Amino acid sequence: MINKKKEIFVIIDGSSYLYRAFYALPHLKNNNGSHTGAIFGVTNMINKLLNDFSPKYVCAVFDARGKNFRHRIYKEYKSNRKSMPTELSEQVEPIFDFLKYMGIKIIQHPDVEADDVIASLVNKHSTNIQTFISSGDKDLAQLVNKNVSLMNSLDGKQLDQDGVKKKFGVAPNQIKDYLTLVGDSSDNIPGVPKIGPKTAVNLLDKYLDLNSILENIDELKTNLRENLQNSLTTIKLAQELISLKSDIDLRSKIDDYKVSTPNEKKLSTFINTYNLNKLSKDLGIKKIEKTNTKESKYSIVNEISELDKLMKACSDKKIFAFDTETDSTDSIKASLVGVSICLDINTAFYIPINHHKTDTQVDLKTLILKLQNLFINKNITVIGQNIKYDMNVLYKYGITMECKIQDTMIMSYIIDSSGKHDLDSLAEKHLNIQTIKYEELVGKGRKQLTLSDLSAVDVYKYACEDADIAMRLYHYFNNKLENLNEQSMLYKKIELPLIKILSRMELAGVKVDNKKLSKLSKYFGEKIKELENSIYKIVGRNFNISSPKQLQEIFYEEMNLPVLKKTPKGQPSTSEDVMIDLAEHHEVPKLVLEYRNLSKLKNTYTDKLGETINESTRRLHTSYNQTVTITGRLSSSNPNLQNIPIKTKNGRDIRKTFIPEEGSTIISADYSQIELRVMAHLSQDKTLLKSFKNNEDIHSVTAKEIFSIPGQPSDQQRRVAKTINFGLIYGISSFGLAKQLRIDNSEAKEFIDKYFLKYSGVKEFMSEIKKEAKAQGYVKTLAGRRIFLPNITHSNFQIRSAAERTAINAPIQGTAADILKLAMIEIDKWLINENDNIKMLMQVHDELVFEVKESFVTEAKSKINNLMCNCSKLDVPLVVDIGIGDNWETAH
DNA sequence: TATGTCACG
DNA sequence: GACGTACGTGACATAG
Repeated sequence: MINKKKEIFVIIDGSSYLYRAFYALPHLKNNNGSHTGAIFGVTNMINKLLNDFSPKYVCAVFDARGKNFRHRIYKEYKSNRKSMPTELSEQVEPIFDFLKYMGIKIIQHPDVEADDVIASLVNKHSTNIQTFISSGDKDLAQLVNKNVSLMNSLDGKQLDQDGVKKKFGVAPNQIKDYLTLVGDSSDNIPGVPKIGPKTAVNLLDKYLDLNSILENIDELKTNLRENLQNSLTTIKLAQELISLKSDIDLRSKIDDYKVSTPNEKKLSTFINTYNLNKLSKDLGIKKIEKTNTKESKYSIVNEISELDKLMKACSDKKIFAFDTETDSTDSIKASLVGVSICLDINTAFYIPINHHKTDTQVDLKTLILKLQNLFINKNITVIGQNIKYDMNVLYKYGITMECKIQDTMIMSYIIDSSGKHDLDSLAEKHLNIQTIKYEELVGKGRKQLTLSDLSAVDVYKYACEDADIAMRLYHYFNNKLENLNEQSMLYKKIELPLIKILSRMELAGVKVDNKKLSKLSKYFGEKIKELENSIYKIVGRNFNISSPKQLQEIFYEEMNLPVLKKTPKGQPSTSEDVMIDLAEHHEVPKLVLEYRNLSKLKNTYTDKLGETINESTRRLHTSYNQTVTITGRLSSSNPNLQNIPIKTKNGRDIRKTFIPEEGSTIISADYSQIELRVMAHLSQDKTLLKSFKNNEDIHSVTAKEIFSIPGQPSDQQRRVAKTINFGLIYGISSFGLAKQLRIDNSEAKEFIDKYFLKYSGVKEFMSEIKKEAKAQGYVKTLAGRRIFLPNITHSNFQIRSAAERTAINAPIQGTAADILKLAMIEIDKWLINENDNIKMLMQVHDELVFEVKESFVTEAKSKINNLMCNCSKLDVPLVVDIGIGDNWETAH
């Protein structure tokens, strides 16, 4: 019974709680699809605990990440345990947050286990305080004494000294010896052979402790005696492992564990995020209102005097959030409809400029002059969500942002590159605010309006909210980044400077020869028609060759070709690699391949690129997305200029339509083998380092190594080596390599084994990086970019394996991306002063494309080469191939 | 809107 | 011993 007069100290065995809640409850999910079962369980268990005991002191103890001293003593320790399933590990952080919000202190101590910390806490604090250990782990029964009880975390049953004796047959202080004799299969600790619970209890009952048993070993029956005598080393080891370390210096006073006042606001957000209705009721905390418009002060600025006041406030304040409203998602085409500004959280202004239905709005020219004036000031900072978009829009009006910038979208990406980074998602995720959605205003589909069709009164809340949210997110992320030194540098030194560079590239655009594109379209069209006719003739009827479904019927039902591969949905596949094999059986697959090849080129490129040319600039403008890939690469869209064909003759003809302006030349500069060089640097493999330092042909060297030949490898051997080298970067498997090379699985395996034998540094690197990913939950690039891999401990083999391959690939691909970005920054610093002599137009992962005045080509070539080779220092040289030409194809 | 396919690094 | 199988993108056509 609880002695009400005494103060109560409750020690929560957090690690035990996690597992118990996780396995005891069904796999619940919240609205977003995150797992919440353990969160639900643990939060309710803790809440019940607090209600039942009203303890003055509480703390929650968790195992620290990584190995502890027991693993050093015995490397098999807990080796039978699987690592924590992802479905659970993703719930750990939220549970920590909950404890913090409840005012409960969390203890994690490196190199020891939670049990040791609990033993030390009991040892230090329980002499005068009634203490309860809440856990599901029976081992902790050894800590029970007159002041300390063990409590089952699920049913609340308590074990005092008598209870322990009743349950285990031995007293608390005998538990240690009991476990030593019996062993502990769950921790993979061996016991003495033939001694089970019964024998152990009998022995301890008679001799009280293990030492006395051993001292009187001669009194025992022969079998028992021999077993004990043969197990002396095991016993010693088990004793060491089972004993709890109770003298850890926790540097704390009991007052440190005093429960502090719960943070109701945070709890409310927490309850909302994880749909914890029961907890909400139990704690008496209401779910918070989703919109914040009640307290916010949003207003329209439509008079010059007010605008002047606002502009003055902006330059006085020196930092504010800014957002443009326009009539198009294409920043190059877009016209301004209005702008919004937020100076302080909750206070924002909307300046309408082009609402057809609004009669009072300030004059466009006036606003532009004032904005020009504001943004030219290098002392102010403008915060935006995807500010590159606003930059591009304003450029058309002659406004350039000379000021400092901040971008919340990119901050979010730097902190965690996976997931969404749009304003609405960020507001919901981090601020728990449901924003007004764009589609709620303008509708969707065919009848969608543009913002200029609406009145300023209809738009201002939405617009002001965008700026307000950007401001809030900025503070939120800024706070987070303060604790992330490397990531802050990455943001400040790489991603932020890159914004303006990408903006300039997008605005510059690239010239394409539209006439030539049309000619190609026509030519491809004729070829396609011919192929169609041939196919119809052989098959005997007309059908849609572009339909995989109809093609399946023809191939596998009518022609009875063998099914070599299935799609993820279980349909027989008609993909390229399958059809290459099928082409041996029949001529139709070959024709279909040609048909597909040409349709792809026509539909995606020759027909489409011409339509995308901007009417006023007569050039093609892509958008570079800085927050899409998980590895740190850029991506390009509308149109995608990073996948312009190059591999086939027809494809190269398309590339030839990318041309320079009259009097200029295209320069293309691409890094040679950048990913393999990065792998050499990261792995420090001696052979790889040497090859690159001596500027050898890397694939030939690999061929020589794996085929053990002294001289030049054959083309075939070099091809195999090249495929292996690429495979390595992707986290090679023998199956994948076999498929790629069209060879036997066993043969592929031999190649890989041979490779790792010769390149042991690479092998080492791969296992180390996987280990690192498991230990930390993320991997890192050279510039400190983090790539989180939540699935690295997933219980499903397939999912886990995929994460392991990403763990290998991401640092390589990501580091290469870092290097490209650095090169762009260095090059931009130089070319910004060269006016119209040179423009950077495109980035294609390992290649930069420039448009250069003919008179400037020689100088530009050497400067570009220089800057790209020296922008980043690896332990191998960076090599750049530079070409010039009157189109992109010849320059490459 | 999901699926299959294919263009690039 | 068996899981199924190379990493990262964007855009198109089809089909429900």
